[in-house]
Amino acid sequence: MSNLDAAFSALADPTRRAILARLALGEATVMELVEPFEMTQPAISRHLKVLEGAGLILRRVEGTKRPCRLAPTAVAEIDEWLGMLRKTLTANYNRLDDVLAAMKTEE
Amino acid sequence: MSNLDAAFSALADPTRRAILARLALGEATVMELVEPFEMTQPAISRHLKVLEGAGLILRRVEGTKRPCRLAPTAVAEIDEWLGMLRKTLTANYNRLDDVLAAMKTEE
DNA sequence: CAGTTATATAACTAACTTATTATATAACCG
DNA sequence: CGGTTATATAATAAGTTAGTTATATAACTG
Repeated sequence: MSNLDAAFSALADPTRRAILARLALGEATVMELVEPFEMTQPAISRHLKVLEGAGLILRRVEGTKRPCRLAPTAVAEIDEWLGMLRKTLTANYNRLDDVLAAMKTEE
Repeated sequence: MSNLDAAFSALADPTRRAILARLALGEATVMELVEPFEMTQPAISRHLKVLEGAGLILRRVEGTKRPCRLAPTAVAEIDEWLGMLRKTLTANYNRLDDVLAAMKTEE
């Protein structure tokens, strides 16, 4: 599975996006991440594994705890790929602008 | 399923990303999209349905053909969500810069 | 109109995902 | 040391996905 596969597929799950949103506020342990969800600890542990595998989060070992935080390079690769689409879409918008401009001129 | 669920989950498949990349070059019919892949036409038709459902592509009817193109608003919503992470990650980078700066001062 | 082309849909299968419960491991606390 | 806390792993059930083949539909073409 490519990194992009893993990253996009990790982001496809709302629980995982919520975890990332929580981590955007700062580091959190597994139990801290379990708390806000109506879901068991093993389920969250698995989501964390998926996020880690996708390179979206990092974990430290701190005694019996495993605090998680966002991976600094997380968004870069995704952005790079989206940039390819963005470029075209912007071009399309511009073309649309041209059309609209032409219509205005014709008025 | 939220739009973001659908969008990210559509992007998680490499065939679908390849289709989007192809459409970034311009409109294409279903058979034109089938051609470069080692996959049957029904399989591609399904991928197109997923992409359409996620709001990533649009289709016209043109006689017996159904040309596809990128949806202009495709990337916007995704970007909006990623922006949330980007913000934090930038902040983290800045904090790292601070640390590095501090280390340098101590030398 | 008959045949062909473009596309969609259905039925099915294999593989993967997500959640659960039960259990293991390992560090911490008194 | 013994109990508790934090986390991971395994087994399993349910649901979803992605592909296949076979077939339907509908528009073009001679």
